[in-house]
Amino acid sequence: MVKKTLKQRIVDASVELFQQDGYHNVTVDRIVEYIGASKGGFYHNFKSKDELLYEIHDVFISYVIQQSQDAYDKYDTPITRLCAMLQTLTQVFDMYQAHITIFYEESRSLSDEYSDIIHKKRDHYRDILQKVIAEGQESKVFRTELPCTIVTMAIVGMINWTYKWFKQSGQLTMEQITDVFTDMVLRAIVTEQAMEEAKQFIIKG
Amino acid sequence: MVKKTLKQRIVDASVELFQQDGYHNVTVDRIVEYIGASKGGFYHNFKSKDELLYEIHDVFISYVIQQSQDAYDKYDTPITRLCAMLQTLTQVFDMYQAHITIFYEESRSLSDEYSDIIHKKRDHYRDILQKVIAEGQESKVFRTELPCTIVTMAIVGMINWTYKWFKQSGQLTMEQITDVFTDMVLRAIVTEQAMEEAKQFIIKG
DNA sequence: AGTAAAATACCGACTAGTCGGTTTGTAAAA
DNA sequence: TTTTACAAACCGACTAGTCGGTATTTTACT
Repeated sequence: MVKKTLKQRIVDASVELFQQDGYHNVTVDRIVEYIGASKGGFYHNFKSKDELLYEIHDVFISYVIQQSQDAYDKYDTPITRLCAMLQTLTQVFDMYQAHITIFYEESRSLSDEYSDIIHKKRDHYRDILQKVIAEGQESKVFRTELPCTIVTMAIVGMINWTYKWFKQSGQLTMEQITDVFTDMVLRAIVTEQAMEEAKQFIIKG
Repeated sequence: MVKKTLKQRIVDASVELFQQDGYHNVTVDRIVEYIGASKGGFYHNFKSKDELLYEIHDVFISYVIQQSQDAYDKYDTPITRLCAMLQTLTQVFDMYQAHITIFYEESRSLSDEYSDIIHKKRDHYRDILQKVIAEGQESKVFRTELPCTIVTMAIVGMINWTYKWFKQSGQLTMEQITDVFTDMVLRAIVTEQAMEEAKQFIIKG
C-alpha cells in the first residue's frame, strides 16, 4: 500500500481543494498541478470533472448508509439504535468533514445522471433514521405528539450542521459533542415512562 | 412603488436564479436576459457580479441580526427570549429561503473584501443566540452541564437546516415546525425547576 | 415657465482570458 | 506487438467585464 494510484491521488487532492475553494473555483489544471500530474492522466482516469465529483459524493454517502444500517442492525431497541446512529454519524462526519462539505454544497453541480443516484441515496440515509424514530413512537418510547418527519430533520440538521463549524483542533472532541447531542435529543423526544432506559445516555447535572 | 428600479429587479432575479442553479451556473448574460435588460445596465448598477452576490448576502444577514436583536430586547427572561428568537428565525427562514440558500452555499465565492464583513455578521448573529443560552445558564434556567457553545450550534443547525428541506407547499407550515423545534429545545435544555415556565411552550402529549 | 447643460441610466457589440476536454506522443508492462 | 498509463501541447466554447454610444432625468440659469 506504499504506492497510491494516480486516481486515488486525484480524488484525495480534489476533496481537499473542493472543500477549501468549492468545485467551480478549482480547475482541473490546478488539481493535476497540485499532485504533479497531467491532464492526460486525469482524463485517463475520469470521463469528466463531473464524474470525479460524483465519485466523491458516492464514496461518502455509501459509507454513511452502510454505517447507519450497521448501527440499526447491531441493536434492537429504538433508544439504543438512535444512540448508536448518532454516535456513528458524528464519527463519520469527523472523518469525512471535507466530503460532507462537498456533498452538501456541490450537489447542484452534479449532472442529471449522477444527481438522481445521489439524491436517492441521500433520501435512503434519512429514511433509516426516520424509521428508528417512527418505530420508537409506535412502541411509545418516543413522544408521539411530535411529527416524526420533523424530529428526523431536526436531528439531521443538528448533526449535519457540524460540518460548518466543527474544528478538529477545537476545544471539544467530536465524542464530547456527540454526548451533548445525544443528551439533547433523548430529553427532547423520549417519553416520561421510557426515560429510565435513556438515563444512561443523559449527562448528569 | 409601481416602478421597480433595475437594480432591484436584478437582485430579485439573481436570488431566484442563484438559488435554483448556483452562483457559478448563472451567467450575467442570463440574469439580464431573464429580466429583459442589458449587460450595460447590470454593470452600471454593480461593480462586478461579485458585488451583487455580496448585496444579497448582506440584505439577508443584516435582517436576521436586526430581528434577533429585536426579539432579545422585547423580552426579559431566557425562556421567552429563546422562544421569541426561534419564532423569529424560522419566520425569516420561511420568507428568505432563497437568500439563505445562497448565503450558506455561495459565501465561498465572495472575494476577500466582502467575505470578512459577512463572516463578522454571521458570527454576530450566532453570538446573540449564544448570549441567551449563556444567560439562561447563569440564572440556572438552562442546564449548566451542557456546554453553551454546543447547545447554540445544535439549535442553529436545527433551524438553518430547514432551508434544505422545508417546502412552503409541504404538509406542515413553518409555524407548526417552529412549535416542534421550540418544544424539543426547551425539553432538552431547561432545568427541572424551571420547567414550569417552559410548560406553555411544550406540546401536550 | 422654458431651455440648455450636465449628470444619470441604460444599451449591446466586442474582447481578453479561462477552462473543460481532446489529440497526439511515448515509455513501460503484459 | 498490443495495451495500459500517463505526459504535454492544443482547441474551442464560454463568460466576466469593457467601452463607445444613446436615451432619459435632473439641475441651473434666464
